[in-house]
This record gives sequence, structure tokens and C-alpha cells, in this order.
Amino acid sequence: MKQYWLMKSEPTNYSIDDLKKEKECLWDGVRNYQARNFMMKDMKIGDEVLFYHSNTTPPGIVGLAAVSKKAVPDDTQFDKKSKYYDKKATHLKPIWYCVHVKFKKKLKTPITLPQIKLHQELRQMMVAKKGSRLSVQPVTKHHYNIILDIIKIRR
DNA sequence: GCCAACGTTGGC
DNA sequence: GCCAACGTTGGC
Repeated sequence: MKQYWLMKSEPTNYSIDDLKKEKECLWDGVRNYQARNFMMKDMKIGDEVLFYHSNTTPPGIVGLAAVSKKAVPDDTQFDKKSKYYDKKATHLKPIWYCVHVKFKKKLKTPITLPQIKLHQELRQMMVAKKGSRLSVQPVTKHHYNIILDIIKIRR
């Protein structure tokens, strides 16, 4: 069964335009166990991804992507020069994993967080909940379909 | 295993 | 830049 996800990125770090340019990227740098477990255990090739920009005014969903490769060890954990370096990780026992994500679409108009919070049903999404910091989170098929409808209507 | 202290995320 | 919410660390 196909699953649906929302993945956050700060555009100053990596934006939807970067992904559009590169077509595909490795979702590395995640250092939260819950987010890692979603990538490691649950994400499958073909799963749909909502690309979300955080730390922007306003934050919001800016594009569509898809999981294109199952989780592999995140190389930045072994790289002493990387800010994601983790001294507890070894090649034999990696701690952090990440999936590949491929570009599908950039929205002409982002679906902003304030809009999500105003929507009768979308406001139930994890990303709309106060204090929700999880950078990789599941999205229900229902919510995903509503988002697709909104994109269609706006076109 | 508890929990205080600390660090980080991310909206505002 | 502020700070609430949350996760992690480490002393006990």
C-alpha cells in the first residue's frame, strides 16, 4: 500500500527549486529517531511526499515529490567535517538512514500553514498541530487527496 | 529509571 | 530575535 508523507526542509538549506534542478536528492541530515524510523522502516519506493518549507514567511507545502529509493546509511554521519557528523556511528553500525526523493511538481502557489490551519479538515494534519517539530511525518490518504484537489482547483 | 538541564526546532 | 514545545543527555 502506498503511503503519504510530509517532509520539511528549510529552503535556505535545501529548497523545492534545488530539487527541481537536481531531479532527485538524498534526504540526509535527519537526526531524529522518529523521523529516521519512518524513512528506514516505512517508506517505500513510490510513496508520495509533500515538500514543505519551514522557517519561511509563511511556511507551507511548496511541491510534490516521491520516494525513489529505499533508505540507505546517511554518509554525513561518518564525515567529521559535516555538521551532521555523529561520533557514535560506524560503517558497521550506522545510526542514521535516509531515503532518495525525486521531484514531481512545484506548486505555482504554496499551500501555506495559515491556510492549512483554516481548513476544516487539513487543520487535523500533524504539521498544523502546535509544537509539531517532526521533520518527516505521515499524512493520511484523505488529507493528501484534499491537497491534490486544492492544487487542481487553483490551476 | 527519573528528571533537571540543556539544545534544537520552527512559528511568530 | 523570542520563546514554547519538545527531544536528548547525564547525574543520581
